[in-house]
Amino acid sequence: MSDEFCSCDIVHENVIEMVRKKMPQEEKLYDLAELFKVFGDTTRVKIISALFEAEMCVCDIAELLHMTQSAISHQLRVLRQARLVKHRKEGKVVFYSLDDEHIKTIFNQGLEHILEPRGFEYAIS
Amino acid sequence: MSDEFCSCDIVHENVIEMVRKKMPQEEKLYDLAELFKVFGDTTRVKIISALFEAEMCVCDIAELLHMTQSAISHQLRVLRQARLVKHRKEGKVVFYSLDDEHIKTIFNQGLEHILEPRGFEYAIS
DNA sequence: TGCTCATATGAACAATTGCTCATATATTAA
DNA sequence: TTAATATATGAGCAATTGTTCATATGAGCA
Repeated sequence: MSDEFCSCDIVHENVIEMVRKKMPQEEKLYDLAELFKVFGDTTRVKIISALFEAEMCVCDIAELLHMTQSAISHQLRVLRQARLVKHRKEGKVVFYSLDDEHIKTIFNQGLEHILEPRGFEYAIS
Repeated sequence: MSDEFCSCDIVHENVIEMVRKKMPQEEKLYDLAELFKVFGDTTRVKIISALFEAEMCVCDIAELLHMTQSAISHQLRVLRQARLVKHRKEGKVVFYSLDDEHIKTIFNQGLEHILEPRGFEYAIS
């Protein structure tokens, strides 16, 4: 109980210790959150969703999403840094495509969660 | 080409149209981003990761993560609203546990992406 | 009833983020 | 080289977000 992070008395020490031992390293969980943060933006989700269908150049994506070339370019940078997309240069044009097999699974599972029938018990009892 | 969202001339109309037809509805992509936004925070990732191992009360989670009861409670609310955790009341104590089969798959795929060997081509060409 | 404990929640503040605007870089063509 | 085009990028700003602090709710107990 040592340090006081909680005003409560009922701390199940055994559970806490067991969980602490089994949990992944802090660094990995941080990286995982960073990855999901990349997926957590509508524009980036749309870009990824588009690249599932075809390789596209920056200009095409901008036109498709009715957004600025600059805005798209900035977001593509984020996706590149997360190693989620790769690029191919052809003259002045840069074509982007997906660079990871896991994205599809993650997206599909996410969509399945969304499509699940909603219960009626939202609030806490 | 109609509206100008991009200063470029080289727009591959056929690709854009094909992709536009195949992409999921805008609303679903929005919801998907909202879901990933929930995963995109270290504290919430840690909470979920802990709940993979055992059902826990608010106080235990706070102690485990060395964080305030208030901070944990706020984040649990976000997880509840996303229908990712469920709760069970036992007297004054509220126990939380995971409420979705897809989370595990999403997490595992995310971890696999992170563990992939990194290439050395970060910057653009 | 009144007290205590476990949890929930509202307000406020600092930090982060996505877009815009202006500009830089790189490639092709004249 | 100069001009034009496709993309990248830095600064700045508005909007969002996670935490803290104070307080509310609600259940068990004296």
